[in-house]
Amino acid sequence: MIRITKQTDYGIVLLTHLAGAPERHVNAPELAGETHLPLPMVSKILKILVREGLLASHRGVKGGYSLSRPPGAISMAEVVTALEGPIAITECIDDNGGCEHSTACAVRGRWHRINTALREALAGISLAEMTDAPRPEPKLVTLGGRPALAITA
Amino acid sequence: MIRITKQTDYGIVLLTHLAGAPERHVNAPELAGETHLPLPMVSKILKILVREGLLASHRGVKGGYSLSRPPGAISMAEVVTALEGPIAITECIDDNGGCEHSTACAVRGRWHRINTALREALAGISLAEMTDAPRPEPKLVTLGGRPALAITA
DNA sequence: AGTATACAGGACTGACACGGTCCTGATTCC
DNA sequence: GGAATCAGGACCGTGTCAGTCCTGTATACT
Ligand code: FES
Ligand code: FES
Repeated sequence: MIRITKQTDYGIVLLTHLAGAPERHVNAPELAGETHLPLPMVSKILKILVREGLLASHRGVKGGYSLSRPPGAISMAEVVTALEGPIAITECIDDNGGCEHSTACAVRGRWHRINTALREALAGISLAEMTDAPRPEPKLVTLGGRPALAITA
Repeated sequence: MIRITKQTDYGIVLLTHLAGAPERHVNAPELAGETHLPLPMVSKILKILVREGLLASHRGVKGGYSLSRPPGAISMAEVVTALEGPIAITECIDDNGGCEHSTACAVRGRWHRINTALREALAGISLAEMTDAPRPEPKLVTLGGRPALAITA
């Protein structure tokens, strides 16, 4: 199914929620309550996001978390990378020789086209864009038509 | 890591291999040998691809598999869909109400932007493009630059 | 100073999907 | 008729993921 993990899913929900009211310190239980996500999971994810530099934390009483940067300056690619590691749909990251089949593989090196396509897709969406909900969903289902994507390489 | 399953990985290798010499009937053991993949897995995957209409099979002695269409007319999106089901990076396919958190979820409906971006990326690459290796890899690593992807909706 | 609050960083566990194997039919060519 | 080959399952071990919990450390308030 090419799924992201629930960690990442939750992480994005949390970040999106925080993006709605930046400059506000929120603690873990509060955040869990507002997003209806299990507290331990929320806590775990927040710690990761702090370590990866996407969130700033403040300890002690009245402590909490807040975005380390404005929502517009955080891309989905960063978020996913922080929570899942390098963005690559296949085993063979890049065109290095880390793959066991490398010598005999027909698609060797071809894959990163798809990988970069995905990377760029994620890099093109900022956290802010996940929050603002002005447009009323202009019927965007267009699968099957000519792809609007120009893969440079 | 946002990985595709090995099934799909193998499947693409197999299809790519077949695309190299279309109009040729190849049987499973032969194909497994040429791609250096485990035979039972190859067999399993080939069956799926036949059922999904991407391959044509021919039984009996001198039987085998061949592409059902020219390589240029098969997109990666089809292949992945055949082997993994609907292409969606998240649980909540489309904007239906199939999600448990739907009512309280901040990113509700936002996700399919990313989903469609991925879909279009995969739809834009044909099987033929995975095979022909004329260009010598024009240094395509450009992550970090302005995304070249225009998400229409 | 002392205490309550909240983050930091792990270790730990059950459930489940995935990778891989194998067996029993159906179909075609020689 | 017999051999080769595909068709369609059932089956199982393993690894990863979702989720929990425990111990330590830093901060604010009294
Ligand atoms: S499977 Fe790794 S190089 Fe092809
Ligand atoms: S998690 Fe399903 S709608 Fe948001």
